[in-house]
Amino acid sequence: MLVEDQMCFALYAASRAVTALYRPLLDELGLTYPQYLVMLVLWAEGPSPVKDIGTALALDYGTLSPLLKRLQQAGLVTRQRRTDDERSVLAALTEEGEALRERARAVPPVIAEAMNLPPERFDELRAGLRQLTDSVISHTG
Amino acid sequence: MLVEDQMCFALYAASRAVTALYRPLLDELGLTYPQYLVMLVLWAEGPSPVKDIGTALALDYGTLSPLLKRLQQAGLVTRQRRTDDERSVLAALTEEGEALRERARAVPPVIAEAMNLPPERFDELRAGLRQLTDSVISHTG
DNA sequence: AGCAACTAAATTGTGCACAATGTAATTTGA
DNA sequence: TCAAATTACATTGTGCACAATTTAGTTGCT
Repeated sequence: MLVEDQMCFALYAASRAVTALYRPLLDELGLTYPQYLVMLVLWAEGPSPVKDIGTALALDYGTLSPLLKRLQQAGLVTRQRRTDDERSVLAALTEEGEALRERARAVPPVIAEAMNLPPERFDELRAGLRQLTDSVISHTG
Repeated sequence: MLVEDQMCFALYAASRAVTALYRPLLDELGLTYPQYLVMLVLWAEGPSPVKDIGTALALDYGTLSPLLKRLQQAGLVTRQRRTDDERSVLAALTEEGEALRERARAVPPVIAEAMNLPPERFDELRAGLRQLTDSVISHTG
């Protein structure tokens, strides 16, 4: 296997391994990993147009529309058209969705502990991933 | 606690960005990214039991069974039960599958160029991803 | 005013990922 | 020896990702 493929596979494998690490923790919250990312956006930003959630997570409507419907079905978010621009749908947390934030605080420490990287290695890796993402996206776009 | 600051999102975003980078190149070969990974295994290892492909890529039968059927449908691989152990299915390249290897050689240089990382940063990042994957898997398993 | 261009979402279809379940073949151990 | 456990694989169902198409609403231009 060629070196370039080793990098892409390392990335692919790491991403799936980390998602698998989250899974049992998020199961207890009734969330999938992408749903957790959407909740992170809503916890941080408050009520947000679907468009903005898509920009924050680099996900399109084909992914977000059904995902938000499932979060609504679970009673965690509401979706309503803006009155000032009826093209736009505003996603907002319900009380239950807000409340879930407290239980979700238990998640990051478990993840950080399992990653088992010294802080400087952690920052270095994250910075490398950002640079890689930026290079690749600028080459694509 | 912004989403962008978290390692998990950096990993998730990088993985999707790199897959998106491969997509137009692999489209010309008639392959998806996971199919390309399976072909890399077969090009490197020759005829392989589905089990071994799964071990190499950390993918289960639920992913590999239909994926291999599609590769077979595309005329790139054959699948046949072993005579000595009929539980096992051996995946092998057709001539067309072997021939695709030559066209696939054009892919890695384009990817490497787009990643735009100096060799030592490249190696460092790959090593970091491996360590992260190992830590996380050992914590899971 | 009126029409083209643009925008935000939703929908449809394909292909992963992965859990859970089922099945047939093989190995094991009392 | 033969029932129990194990192994390799297939299938079903859920939920992403993402391309392509469609719909409804808004803005821009003349």
